[in-house]
Order: sequence, then structure tokens, then C-alpha cells
Amino acid sequence: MNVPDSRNVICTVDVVLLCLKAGSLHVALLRRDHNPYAGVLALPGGFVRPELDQNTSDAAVRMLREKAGLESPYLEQLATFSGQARDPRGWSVSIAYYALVPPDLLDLTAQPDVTLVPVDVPRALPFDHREIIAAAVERVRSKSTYSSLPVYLCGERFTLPQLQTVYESLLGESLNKVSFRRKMDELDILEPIQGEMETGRANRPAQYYRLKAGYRDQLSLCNRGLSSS
Amino acid sequence: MNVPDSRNVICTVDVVLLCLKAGSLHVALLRRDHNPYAGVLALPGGFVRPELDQNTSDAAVRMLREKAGLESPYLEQLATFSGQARDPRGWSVSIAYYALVPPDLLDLTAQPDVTLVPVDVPRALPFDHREIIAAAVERVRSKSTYSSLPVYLCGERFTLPQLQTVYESLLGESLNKVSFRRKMDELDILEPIQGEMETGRANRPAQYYRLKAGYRDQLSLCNRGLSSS
DNA sequence: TTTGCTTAGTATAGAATTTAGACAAAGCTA
DNA sequence: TAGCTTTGTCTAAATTCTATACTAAGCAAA
Repeated sequence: MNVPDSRNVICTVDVVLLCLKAGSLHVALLRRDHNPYAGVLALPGGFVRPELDQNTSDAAVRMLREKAGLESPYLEQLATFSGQARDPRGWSVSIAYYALVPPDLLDLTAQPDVTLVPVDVPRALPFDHREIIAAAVERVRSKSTYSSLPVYLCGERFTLPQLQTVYESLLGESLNKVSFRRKMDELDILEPIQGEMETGRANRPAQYYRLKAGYRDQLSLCNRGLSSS
Repeated sequence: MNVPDSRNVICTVDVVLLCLKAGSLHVALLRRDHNPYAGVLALPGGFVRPELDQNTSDAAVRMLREKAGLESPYLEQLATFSGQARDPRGWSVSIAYYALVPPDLLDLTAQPDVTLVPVDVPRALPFDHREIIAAAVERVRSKSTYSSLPVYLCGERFTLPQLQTVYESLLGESLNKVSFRRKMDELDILEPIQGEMETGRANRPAQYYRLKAGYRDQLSLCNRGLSSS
């Protein structure tokens, strides 16, 4: 009667690692090194290890470090997926996280096991990983309509036209330049980097910006959203 | 190496059952009938039972039925809480759900074990239940700024002034009547109940509305949010 | 060196949306 | 029947958003 069948539940953590490549959202997949599905591309993930992890968020950080060799600037719990059918080993829960990284942080030459796959191209995946990825993409696109989330897909510094392009590729629609700049200004999370301009192109140089110090780990929300629809 | 220490993880589900009482949000607590914390007020919850539950959502439905004796019109996964310290029995995860019910669905005389407690009055609770409740309240208030969520706190039928009052008590600010009605109209999820008016008060009777048939289990989102701030 | 091209960044006017206030509608009470 | 109250709608003013135009500034080619 005391601690019954819940001992039969397998407890794992999976991470949806997202970044922009060639203007579209990609997810990082790894070839699994053991059964089930050994050799198959899947989300980085694994068992929660109580002796190593203070909580599941720690476990997600550990997965990213061990399997993709990086510390993500943005990591958020997505949802928990559960049931009998999703894992052939038995009734399981997977606490899913998603991470956003700028492209330069994912050094694919140093991590030859990692494969970047466009999220919008349907593909068979083991477990319910396709569903988990779909939920993460949905969450990112939704949050991009009213928050500063996409900033985490940019590097340390970026120009406003670059940032606008990132928003536009996530939202799948073009944004009004004046409105976009007004809203970034209202968010009040960016600061120009004095004297640093994007040069080398045949036009007026664009100002480089960076996140203000206090906003490294904290989202900012717009009052009225960014897109028109 | 195969299925390691994750067997040592305790897997539970907790439900934050919310309703409006006297114009403010209340959470339903139950007196625990076994250790740890036997006799203490806590969230309805319990172990996931793989032989009974298809998934954790089923488990949450079961908790509501067994412990509070009701079927909630709205149930959504909130987040998963985890770690060594939150449960004296050991490293645990709790997949938390939240439910919204109209006041008349919670028959406290038939369920004498259930206690309704205002969410804004701080109170010591076992486990990390205070944190879980805070997250649920935060989620409900946040979603109320841009969605039809508060409708689930009303009964089968309600007038627009009643619904506006529900929004206002959740958001903690008064809303513009014209804007509120325009946005409810844009959501296009309510229909007037022909001929049914709220009578018995010393003023012009208000029209009763209900959710349109297709929207019983589905949220609708505003383009631009409801509140002004 | 100069001309032309391209994109950055800003100003402005017109369009669209939101809000505050006014007011008629309609039932209850006295 | 008069007066009170809240519902539901209309309208004008305030605010916000968008399209367009225009200057800024660097590169490339003549």
C-alpha cells in the first residue's frame, strides 16, 4: 500500500535543442548509442540520475553538456509526456525541455554525432519525439509573437535588421520595420554597443546591439504582440 | 547500465483545483489520509498507477474523481516539479495539473473533506505545494489576459457583466466595457440563449450567454489581449 | 574621384484601434 | 407612476499602428 507501482515508471528527460540555420529553425538530433533504437537519430536525453541531478532541470543541463557539449543560454521546461506506448521498455514519463542556442555555439565539427534537421520537414523519429519537437516549435513560435525569446537565437551581438529577420523566419511573416523597432524599444532590453557597426556591406552600416546585463536569463513581454494577424 | 537509478524516482501527480468564491480565486485542499503529512491539508494527488492510467492526464482525472468527486470541464498540464527535497520519501517528480471549475460544480456538502482556501493568503503547505499553487495561479492570470480561459470558471450560462467581473477579479483591474464586449465578440465563442434573461434585479435584464458547442474543450485567443496595462 | 546602388535609420501623415463618456432601454421598488 | 439602477449601444476623442518617403552612409564601378 505504501509506495506501489509507481516504482515501475521509467523517468527520463529529453531536450529539444533548437537553432537557426540558413534562415529556418533546426533541431539537433543524436544517433542513439544503445537500445532501444540504437543507431537511430533521436533527441538528446536519458534517465534522470538522482545521485547526479538536483532536479530535472539539472538533468537537462547535463544532457546538453554530455551529448551536445554546450551550455545553453536559454533552457525552459516544455511539458511532460507519458504513457505505456511511448517507450518499448514500459510505462514512462519524459520531462521535456527546450533550449535555444545561437548557431555559432553549436560547433558541429567538434560534435560529429550531432545532426541538425529542419523542424518543418516531417520525419519518422523514435518514441514520441516528433510530437515533443512539434510542441517545442509551437511553443517557440507562440512565444515569439509577444516576447523577446528570439533574442536567444542570436549571438552575443546583432543588428536590429538581423533580429527582425530572425523574428520573421520564426513567425513566417514579414514585420513592419517601424513597429518592430518601436516594440524593441518599448521592451527596453537592448543596448547599442558604442562604436560597433556592421561593416563590409554595400550600404550604411548597422548598429550592433546586445542584451542589457539584467536580461540575460529573463524574458520580456510585449503589451500587444508583434505580428499583425 | 541498462535501466539504472531512475527506478528510484517516485512519480506522482498533483492537481490544483481552482474556483471562484466570493469574487476571489480559491484552491481546493484535502486532508491527507496517510503519511507523510497525514491529516495535513494538501493538494489532491497521488502515485501514478500504470495499471490504471493510460498517461498522467488520466491520472489527474482519476485524482479529481476519487478525491473531489467531480469531472472538471477544464484540465491542463501545468509543469513538473522534481528533486530530492520536495518529498521526504526521496527523489520525486510531481507532474502538476490545474483544473478550473464553476462554483456550483464543487458541492462541498457532498465532499466534506475538501476545503476551499483563498490563493492570495499565504499558508504553509506540505511538499512544494505552495510553489505549485503559485505557478498555477500565475498561469491562470497570465492566460486570462489574452484568452477565453475564465469562461471555465463560470457555469453553463452567464451574462456578459458577470463574465467581465470574473475577468476583473482574476486580472485585478477593471476593464473597459465596450472593449471587453468587442473582444468577446471577436473571439466568436459565445452565443446568446434566446429568451433567457437575468431577471429579479432592479434594472434592465441582462442576456444570458453560453459557450458555442464547438468550444467546450478549446481555448480561444485574443489578437491583442484584454487588459490595458 | 565621382556617380550610382543598396540598405540603415527616422519622420510623418493617414488608417486603424481603443477608450471615455453619454444616453436610451427596461425592469424593480415604492 | 416616478425614480433608481444597470444593460447595452452610439459617438467622438485619444491612442496606436502602418505605409511611404526621405536622409544617411558605406561599397563598387567607371
